[in-house]
Amino acid sequence: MSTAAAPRRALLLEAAADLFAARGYHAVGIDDIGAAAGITGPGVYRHFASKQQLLESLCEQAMTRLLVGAQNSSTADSALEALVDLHVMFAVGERALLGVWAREQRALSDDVRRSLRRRQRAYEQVWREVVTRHRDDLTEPEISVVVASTLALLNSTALVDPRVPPDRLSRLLRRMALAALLARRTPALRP
Amino acid sequence: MSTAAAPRRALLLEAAADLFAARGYHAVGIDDIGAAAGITGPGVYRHFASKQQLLESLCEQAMTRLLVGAQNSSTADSALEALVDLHVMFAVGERALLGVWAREQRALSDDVRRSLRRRQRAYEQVWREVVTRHRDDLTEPEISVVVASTLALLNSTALVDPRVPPDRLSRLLRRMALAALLARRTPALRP
DNA sequence: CCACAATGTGAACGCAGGCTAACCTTTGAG
DNA sequence: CTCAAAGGTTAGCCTGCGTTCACATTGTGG
Repeated sequence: MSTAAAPRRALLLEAAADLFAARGYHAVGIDDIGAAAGITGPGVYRHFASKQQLLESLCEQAMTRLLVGAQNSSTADSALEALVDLHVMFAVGERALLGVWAREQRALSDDVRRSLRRRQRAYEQVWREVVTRHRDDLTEPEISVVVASTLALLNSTALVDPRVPPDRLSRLLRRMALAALLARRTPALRP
Repeated sequence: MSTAAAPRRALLLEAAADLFAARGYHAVGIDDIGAAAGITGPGVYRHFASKQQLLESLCEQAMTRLLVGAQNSSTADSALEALVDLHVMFAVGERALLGVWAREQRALSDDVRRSLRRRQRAYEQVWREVVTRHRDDLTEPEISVVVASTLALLNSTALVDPRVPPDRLSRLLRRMALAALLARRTPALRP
């Protein structure tokens, strides 16, 4: 994997991401995180001030990478495909991290969560603007629903059978996301 | 709302569903649940043996209603639309309950969770069989991914702006889900 | 060789929170 | 009228777990 001679701090972040994604923040103990990184529980406090801060670091990291990527993509020629590809790459390449970002924000303290939510709104705002270019048939709140639901579709990878090869998975998700984003009419059934 | 002179047990289930959906199982205290239903914390134990059992009841209830509905729909003429409509109705009409079912199963004890997962697989199996009729271009594991991702799309309602009117929301979700399920080719962009 | 910073350990502290105990009222059947 | 069952309340027990503390160990610059 990605371990080898990694510095302890990185090991801890990776371990925490996996555990939080699998069991949820509250169900994971400090001892579990330490053990997964090769040390005892209290040793974690040599690298992070608290369990909360570990979650913070993960969420901030995910959010920053998504936001920066989106701002670079949004000016591209086919911005919609670029946004989808960015999020798909993240969903397939960093399942645990994206899963934590999507599902464990609730466990953060109020002020950190607020700050993160603000940046998440900025991220979704980029999506909304790009989607709006393709969907003059929708009102503003409807655009919001379409974006949120599509992101939920993509974020679901953390829950999916990990045996499906990454490139197949990416293509599938990409196609489904674009179809959901651009569905102006209910598609016809042809059984 | 739906309160009035409801029996306490039902009030408790409703309160627990709302709280679990909003904050997550572990972040909700027994006192919170009791208070939301008009009694003190320990009073809850007159109606449920434990906090766990409250979560169990909610998940079982959701699972049963989905599974029964799906088995009735699967023989219908246009079974795919029936399945989508069933899940959409649930997602829009019972946001909290579906949210708990989708996101809080992890907090259950091992054996209850196993039993629930078995029934969830049965539910998804109905979906897979119906989807397979429309998608001869996909392998079996790919069908699984398509089904799981589409369900995640529909389950996302719990996170969506509740001010969007239910019928608009339903139509949007229905269209997106069908588009995602039936997307054989990447749709063309027309900006 | 000596400080001392960095990193880890086992033991213990404190507290939140699930649950139990003891007790009180209301209600309805006999 | 009685008395048991149902359903609430307050006070308190007790376990788990995040965190802190005091103490090794190790490597490094002076």
